[in-house]
Amino acid sequence: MLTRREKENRIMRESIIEASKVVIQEEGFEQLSIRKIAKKLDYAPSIIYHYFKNKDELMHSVMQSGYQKIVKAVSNAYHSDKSKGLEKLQHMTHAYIQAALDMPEEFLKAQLDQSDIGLKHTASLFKGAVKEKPALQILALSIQQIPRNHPLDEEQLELRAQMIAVSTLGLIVKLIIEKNLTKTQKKRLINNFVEEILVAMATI
Amino acid sequence: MLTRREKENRIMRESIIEASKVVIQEEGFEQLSIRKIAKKLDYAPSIIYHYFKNKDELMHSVMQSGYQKIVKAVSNAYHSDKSKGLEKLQHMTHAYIQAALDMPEEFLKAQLDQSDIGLKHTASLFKGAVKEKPALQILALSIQQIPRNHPLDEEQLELRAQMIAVSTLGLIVKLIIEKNLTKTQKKRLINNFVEEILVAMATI
Amino acid sequence: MLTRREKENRIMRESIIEASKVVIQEEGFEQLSIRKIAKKLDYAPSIIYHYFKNKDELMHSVMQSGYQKIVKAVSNAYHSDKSKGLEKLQHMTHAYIQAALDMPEEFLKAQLDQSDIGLKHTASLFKGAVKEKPALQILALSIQQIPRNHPLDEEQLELRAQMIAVSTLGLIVKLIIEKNLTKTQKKRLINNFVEEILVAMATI
Amino acid sequence: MLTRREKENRIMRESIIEASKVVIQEEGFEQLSIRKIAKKLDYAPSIIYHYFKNKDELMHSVMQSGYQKIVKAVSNAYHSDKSKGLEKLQHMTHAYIQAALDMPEEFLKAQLDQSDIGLKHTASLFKGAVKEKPALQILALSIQQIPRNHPLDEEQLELRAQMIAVSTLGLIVKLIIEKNLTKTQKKRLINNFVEEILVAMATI
DNA sequence: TATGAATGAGTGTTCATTCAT
DNA sequence: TATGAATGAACACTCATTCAT
Repeated sequence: MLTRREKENRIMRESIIEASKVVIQEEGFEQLSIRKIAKKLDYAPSIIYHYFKNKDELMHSVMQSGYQKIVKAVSNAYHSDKSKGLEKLQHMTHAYIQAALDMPEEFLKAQLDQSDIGLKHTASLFKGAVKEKPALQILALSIQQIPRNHPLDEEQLELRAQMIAVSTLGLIVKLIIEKNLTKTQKKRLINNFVEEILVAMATI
Repeated sequence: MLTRREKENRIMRESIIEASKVVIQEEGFEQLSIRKIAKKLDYAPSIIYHYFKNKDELMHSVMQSGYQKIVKAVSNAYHSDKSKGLEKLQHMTHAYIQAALDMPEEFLKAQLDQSDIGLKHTASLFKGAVKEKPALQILALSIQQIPRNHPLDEEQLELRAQMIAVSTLGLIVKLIIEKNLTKTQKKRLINNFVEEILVAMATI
Repeated sequence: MLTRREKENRIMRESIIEASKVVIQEEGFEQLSIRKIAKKLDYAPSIIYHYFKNKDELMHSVMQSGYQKIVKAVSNAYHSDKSKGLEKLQHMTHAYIQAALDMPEEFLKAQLDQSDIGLKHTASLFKGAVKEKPALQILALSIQQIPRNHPLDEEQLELRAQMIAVSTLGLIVKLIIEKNLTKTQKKRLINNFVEEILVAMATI
Repeated sequence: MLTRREKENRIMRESIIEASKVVIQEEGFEQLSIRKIAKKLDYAPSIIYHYFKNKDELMHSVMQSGYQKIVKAVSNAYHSDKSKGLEKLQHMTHAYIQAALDMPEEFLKAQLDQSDIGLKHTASLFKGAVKEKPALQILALSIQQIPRNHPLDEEQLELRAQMIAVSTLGLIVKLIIEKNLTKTQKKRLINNFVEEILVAMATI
């Protein structure tokens, strides 16, 4: 049970996080400043220190909030999509890329954060990651469901899932960073990835 | 022929660039400042403007210096390696990954920098990039030399090179970020990428 | 109605402006800097940005504050003085010269400032200036009220007002610059200007 | 007799002064810097300190050099012009205004300089100035030569010369400061001054 | 005579943070 | 709960000047 105080407190925290995201989308992560967040909210900068110890804590909260959105998007795609096998994997990958591109700066910072706390969420290359990381597990499951001449053993399956994950991440990261690409070119790249590369990686 | 003066000038420029790299490794690209570089060198900040017009020019030089290391590594691999076709591509990719992992922070910051000046060096997904970017060109050449049932047209070739580039980048980025991975696991991942994924992407 | 906050804010703004004027008197307009103002007030430089958006806005305010003193003096003379025609113009000119000599350095710097921001206040020679510049308008009005054989058309009137303005300015400037003149000599010069030269310019 | 050394020294001094004037005309007096002068001459900044003790001495020399040009121009006009009386005064005034506008920034600084050394050249309002100041003397002479109903006594003559001098200075100063005036408007103002105002002042 | 290296003080400005109210 | 005043450190950059060579 939350007291009214605690509820209001939570609401305020969320609105600060939301304002931060707006600033990040508008000006990029490096340009984020307490002043700008406060201005966006029409508050004085100092009030933010009531809800967050300092800038670091605020930024950490912003990142967590972003990470959860992505996980939700992929998970949704997996459970709602009715296609099967390779096609399903393609749909999921599309959904993942799209979700990431919808919150580019946030995604980037979350995925590239090197702090221990950040890595707790994003680490996925260690041995046994498939069992610990829901997102990777879903990916492995999808790969497994694709018919294949020589089926993959457990270790090969994990490696394959990890490879697909890093490749997809590489594409997304570059799509975000190279912000001057035309929409057409972006689509061409994504399509080529999903239709050619992903297929090659998943079926070989 | 260089006069003594010119030599000293060059040496000073290099030492400024080196100091910049140290700051970058220690604090990240965004935290790089003229003051910090000067402090590192035990010089007054203003002297840096003797050797570089402004911060932009300095940063440009820092990046080029880092970028060239990578290019050189890949280029060396391309020209010295006596294998052919797929095997050659695999050797090159190994060399690239190795070179990147030898200067992890610098590589990361350079590749993920979103400034215009940074993008000048790293942008590679735009249409026609193969013709402008030497590294991508070498990659495309290598792909082209691999025997294939249905040869790739120019556009497909560029896309393929770009896909391999982003995938490899994705792997490297994650290998750097997830700094707690064991050496064995790193090797396993790299080998899997080069022997399975790269092969799949290059031959399909 | 002003809240206490607003009042204090205003007071601070004014004290910053006053400090600016002191710096200007001591070191000249070009030497005015945010830091010097802050030092004079025993504040940190950054606080000034609480009260003025930037240096330009501050300088604008400083100038307006000085300029208004002059305008007020002349305007007062115009409205309170009960004499008419030429005599009234003479009284006004006297008031103007006096007001200027009461704040010599400030007047000089303001009138001789070549920055765009300075010119916004002092420019008076462009065509149509009479309509835009209150002080010049009052001057033109006064001239117009002097009986004359051949009345001046609009263009001639403006030119006449401008000529009287520049001549008066020339006198004031020299009176300020030649700071070793005796009081007697100053008076003699001013009287001669107002009684002979001004009359000649206004009546011909 | 000058040694070769002294001659070369003089030449270098002059070329530094000339370069300074170019910078002043291009960017204004406040923007004058040792660096910029050196760049203009393709020399290193430090060499300037061989020929001038410091920036102040250099600036002083620049001003003096400018002042002399003006005196020469007016003096030339007086001695070469063959018209008489009012007309001659008008020609001289035109020549003076023109000479000043040909070196605007320099003129301004020289005429408005408040240093004792500057005032030695430009002071002209003290009692008896006509006898000490060649330029003022020429002016007084010209005024005297204009036919007049009630001739001016000595004191009145000096005052009249001084009044004309300050008025003309006022016009010139404003013409220089208001740098956005059109050529047409400038001409209109100058003509009005010479043809109406000057006449009024000189003949009344 | 002339250079380039170097300094230290200065510029306007932005920022995270603290604190009394 | 929320404010605005205030600070001190940092930023990139420019300048006059000195000095060893």
